[in-house]
Amino acid sequence: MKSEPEEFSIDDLQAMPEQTEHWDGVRNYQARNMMRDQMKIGDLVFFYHSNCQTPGIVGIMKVVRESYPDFTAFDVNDKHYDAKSDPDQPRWFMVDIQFVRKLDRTISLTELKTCPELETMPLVCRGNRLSIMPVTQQQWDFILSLEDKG
DNA sequence: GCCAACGTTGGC
DNA sequence: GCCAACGTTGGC
Repeated sequence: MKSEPEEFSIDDLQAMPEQTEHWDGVRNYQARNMMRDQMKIGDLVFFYHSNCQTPGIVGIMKVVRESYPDFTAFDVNDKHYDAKSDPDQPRWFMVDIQFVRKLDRTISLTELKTCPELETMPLVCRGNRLSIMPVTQQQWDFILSLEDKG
């Protein structure tokens, strides 16, 4: 899952009560579907910092609540307000995630792009803008194996 | 700040 | 349903 650290970083997550926060503001159907249909309690997730000095994977978190309506879409004063999302027929959903740990180092996008093992990951594919994407078990294990290198 | 890539909107 | 215009994302 991607977030701009200036908006919400891994440190912000760690500082939350219970180290838990809802992942609001997703306004992309593919990403929504991922949260709504795939993400289950206990699933582990990489936290990716985007649009910053060193974009890359910075930590691990886990799903602690499965999808429910993203209430920020109903709030006209919220940055992520969407008039087309009705409380009776919500268009957008979110999950709650909890901090697990920070990686010992940031595994940068630049580094990820050099790994043949990861070339099928949406993240490193040209022009990808998905803010939430699946990671296979193999990719997960490989990425974690990078943590102790470099 | 630039701009390529992509999603969404809306006229037809 | 097509597609041009427009807005957003996000790496660089």
